[in-house]
Amino acid sequence: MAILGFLRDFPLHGYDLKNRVASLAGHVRPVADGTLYPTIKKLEDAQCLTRRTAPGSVAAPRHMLEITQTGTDQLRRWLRDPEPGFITDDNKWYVLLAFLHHLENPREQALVLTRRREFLDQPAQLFFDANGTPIPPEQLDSPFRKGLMQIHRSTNLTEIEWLDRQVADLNRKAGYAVRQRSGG
Amino acid sequence: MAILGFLRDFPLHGYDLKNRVASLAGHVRPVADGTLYPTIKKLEDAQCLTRRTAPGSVAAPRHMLEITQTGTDQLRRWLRDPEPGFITDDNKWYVLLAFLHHLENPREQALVLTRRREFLDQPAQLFFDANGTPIPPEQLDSPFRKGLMQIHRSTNLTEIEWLDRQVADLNRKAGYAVRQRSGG
DNA sequence: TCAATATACATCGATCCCGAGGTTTAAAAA
DNA sequence: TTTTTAAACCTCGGGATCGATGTATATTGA
Repeated sequence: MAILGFLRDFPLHGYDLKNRVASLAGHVRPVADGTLYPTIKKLEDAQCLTRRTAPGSVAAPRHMLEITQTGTDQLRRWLRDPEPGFITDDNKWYVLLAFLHHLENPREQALVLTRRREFLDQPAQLFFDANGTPIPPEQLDSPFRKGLMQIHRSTNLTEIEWLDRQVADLNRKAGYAVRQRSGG
Repeated sequence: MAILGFLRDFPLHGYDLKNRVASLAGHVRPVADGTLYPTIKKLEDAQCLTRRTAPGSVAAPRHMLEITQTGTDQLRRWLRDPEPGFITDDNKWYVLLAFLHHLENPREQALVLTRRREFLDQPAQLFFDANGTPIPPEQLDSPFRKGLMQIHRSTNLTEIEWLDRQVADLNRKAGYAVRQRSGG
């Protein structure tokens, strides 16, 4: 998703792509060569991108990659109907968010944000005693577990507030677009 | 790490472990059977845990798992000197944090928190233009990328504050322990 | 009585991903 | 001039993980 998402902005070569993905997921981990290049090849085989060789600006020749219509469609499908992991895994979610603007319909964007919003609404029960009863944060012995739950709650609230503002914005935009189309 | 970490609290059977790991990493993804059971077997082969069959409370018999001294040592090694991914990947970091109290030396705990603190100090450059120049958040076109960077900054600050408080606490504790031992 | 459900464990093939190694090219440094 | 460094790409082996599938057992409910 990140490959097609970045290529949607402008054509890039593999090495550049690698650095951008690593920076985006920077606080996660860089992507390995052994992951990136086979994935590029797979996307090429699937006609999601085209490749043309260009002289390297400083060294070896590079393969400039360009997204195709098929690739754009694929990207939009991934964004419009993301797999569960992209909603529930913070790392994946942030990657999705970085390219959500490529889904051009504000109503569709709002739908994705709403899925995340609903997920964040679920109360987080992280730790349980020997009987399986959830332990509330203030009863935890470990200060690290306490902090973990505090941080989790606080960052969730921050994101929820942002999500609500965005969804409201997008709905206004979608409503406005409808009124425009229907001549209102 | 999560398996041994949970078993360090009290003995558990595989099914229970599965649910606890899924809840801990709840906002990430549940662990698959095909991952959990082979891992348990590997840990058993490595003498990190022992297994004894007990009648199932409601259904099929269960294998109660208990951590061994070898397992405890292994867990502590992982916690004391975590692989880079455990510092830089939020998901992994939170798992580590959930078990850091099993590293009983406050000085060692503080060292791990400091590694995370140093990592969070690095300024996050997430997006670049076609030339490779970093784009500041206020110049981003996509509201989603803007929000991404805002949320990232805000949650980082929250965690940094907490880390600083903890490290200060732990250092006081460590200092106190030294004074105790030296009869001061 | 029979099916459905939840508990509890296990295996297997496919796939994902990493990391190590290796190649080519051009610029910079020695 | 030779070596080193950095850009740029690629492959291969192996380990981690998933998802599908299968087994056994006890409870619930139709």
